[in-house]
Amino acid sequence: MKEVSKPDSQQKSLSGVKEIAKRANVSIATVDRVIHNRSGVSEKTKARINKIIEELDYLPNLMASRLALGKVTRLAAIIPQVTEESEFWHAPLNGLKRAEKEIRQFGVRIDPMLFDPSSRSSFSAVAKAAMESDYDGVILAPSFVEESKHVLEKCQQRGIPFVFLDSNIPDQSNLTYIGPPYFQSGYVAANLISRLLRNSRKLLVVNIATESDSFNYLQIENGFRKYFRENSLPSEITRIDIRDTEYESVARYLTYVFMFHAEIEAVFVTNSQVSTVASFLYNSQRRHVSVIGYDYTPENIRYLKNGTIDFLICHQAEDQGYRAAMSLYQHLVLGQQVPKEHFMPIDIITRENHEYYRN
Amino acid sequence: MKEVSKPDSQQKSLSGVKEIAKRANVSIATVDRVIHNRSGVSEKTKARINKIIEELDYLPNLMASRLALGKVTRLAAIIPQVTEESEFWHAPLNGLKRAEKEIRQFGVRIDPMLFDPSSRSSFSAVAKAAMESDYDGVILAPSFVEESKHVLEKCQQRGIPFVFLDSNIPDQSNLTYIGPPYFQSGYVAANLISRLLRNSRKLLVVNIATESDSFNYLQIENGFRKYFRENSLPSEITRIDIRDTEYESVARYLTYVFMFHAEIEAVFVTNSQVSTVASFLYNSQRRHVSVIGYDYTPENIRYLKNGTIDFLICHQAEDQGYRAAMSLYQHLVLGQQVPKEHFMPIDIITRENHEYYRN
DNA sequence: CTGAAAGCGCTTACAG
DNA sequence: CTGAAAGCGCTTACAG
Repeated sequence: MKEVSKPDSQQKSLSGVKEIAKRANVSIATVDRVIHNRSGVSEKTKARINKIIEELDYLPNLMASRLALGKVTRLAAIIPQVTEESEFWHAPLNGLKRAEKEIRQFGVRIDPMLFDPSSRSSFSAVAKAAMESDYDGVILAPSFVEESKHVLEKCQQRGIPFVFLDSNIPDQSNLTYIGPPYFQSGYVAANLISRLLRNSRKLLVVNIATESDSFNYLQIENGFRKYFRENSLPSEITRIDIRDTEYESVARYLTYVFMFHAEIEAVFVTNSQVSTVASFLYNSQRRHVSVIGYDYTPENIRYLKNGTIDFLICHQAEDQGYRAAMSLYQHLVLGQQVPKEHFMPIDIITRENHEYYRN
Repeated sequence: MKEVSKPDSQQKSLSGVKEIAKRANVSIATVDRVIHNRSGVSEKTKARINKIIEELDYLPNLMASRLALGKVTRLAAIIPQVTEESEFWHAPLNGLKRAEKEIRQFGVRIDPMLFDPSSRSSFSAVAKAAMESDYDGVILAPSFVEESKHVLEKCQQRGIPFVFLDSNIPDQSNLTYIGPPYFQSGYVAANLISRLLRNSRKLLVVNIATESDSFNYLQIENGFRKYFRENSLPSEITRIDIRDTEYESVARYLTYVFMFHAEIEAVFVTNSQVSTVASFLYNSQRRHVSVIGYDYTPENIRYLKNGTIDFLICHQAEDQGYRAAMSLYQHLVLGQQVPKEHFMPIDIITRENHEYYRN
């Protein structure tokens, strides 16, 4: 297998393409063609070159490649804007920015395109704008399912890869899903809440959301119920839906519920709106009621710190944004394989450990 | 402020150094000298160039720079080898490998240099070897304090930056510390265990370790005790030290302890040896005793799954290795500022959420 | 104190 | 189907 090296003026092993070119007795242009599977190379030389690439275990120098290409890869991130009720999205946006900082040296740019999460039409408008601007990759929080499918069809047609962030639409040809394992997350919530039940074993599940379609909370609730079923825990679960995030509305609903179910010991809020519920309980002197909810938002942390909220479950929101961007980078720039789903861990945050949590 | 652009043949804005050179009426070599603060430039032109750099908000192209330099940056990672009793180190090693994969395209290489964590002399030998090989940066798990100080003195003399991994030595001129906030971690452990106490409120703290100096467990215990003090919880804390990690020895000790303290309700093991204790409790049919300990090792997960261990506290061991390497990369290659300490989050792992944990 | 020129490894018109 | 040459932005001897 050892080859006899021709007496060369320079013993120094040439680098990548040059070395390959020399060994194959072709020019580096031809080598380049083979490496990138471009047409215009005879099968014979192609095979020869590929064999040498194998032998040399050649990996192209990414820096040199990007430098020569001088190409800019543009990613659109279609996610909710940060408002009082969507504080959650602060973190993924930061993650996207962190990713951009890291990969902009490779010519990757990320444009956040923010929509109003309580408005279907706003989503459509933003998505349309994104499609018109011809991005190389798309990151999408598919809050509105039908509207999302529209966008994604276009992406598919044009061969633009897209990734789902924080919420999934099954059976789409997305590059990957970056987000929580919602079902199991609800299961964890149930386990935590069951640790807090004492006497009546009555608990309340609250879903607070406006317009979005996102069925995350359904999965959460399924996981939640599964836990109680599996462990055959004698508990009474009341469940309410509130289609309004305003404090006044929520308080009205809850007052009503507690009127009829005064013995409720614990409340599970299926999303980041938990601070509104905590606020109600705090204001109405119901300090004995345990509370579990989602996400590391300033308001939630406030009520975690003052003891109203017992546990927050978090899914590393910042990292979700970061990884969504990095997945596209891996795919588009590095040409690497990306796993079809990347589930975030289910983190349990308490008053004691929240200080060191990196959301 | 607007400058009148001279009528140029090419309107195209030149890139980085060239553009600066043109504006300053010097060659790019001079610009390069200024950028890197190398000597041999008159104060006058230096000032002129610096001003232009400011104006242009110039950031050097890292890819081009590394490509031209062709330099390899070598990092030594002096950490414990992975044995049955130091399974923990599997994860940081993986993190180091992940980091290398990411930054080897910038010419960074990482050599793991593994020592036997139960042997002071092994540590010394490995550290010595590392010093002889003249690395550009050092990652160190300072299991043995005095011996570590030796190494670090040499690093300082030669201006080689070093970072502490998983355990800290205060007052050293380390670039950064990557590891858990041990004190607060003990505090969290106390909170968790207090949730598990029922009647006797007697609990046992066990430290199992062989030769290493690492005083992590002292901090952990301090945090642990602080919690009980602060919350004035009426509890009886027994504490034992076992200087041997073998199952037989541990079992002997524990048998003895439980003889005199049969009412112990919960055990807190201050490190990853918790599976040994869990094994003892499991084997001796003490399934009612709650157990808390550290780290996501296969053995620990086994006992978490079968319900013997109630909580594992983990500090993202894989990420610790990754971040240690990335800190040196940021410092040596990117010339960026690195925070003096990077504390890992205190993660609470249960039977319900362990499956999605990324250690 | 300063500059012209070659080179890092890859890519891309362009010419054949 | 193939190659020579220029260029990406930065660095580095070398010469002055």
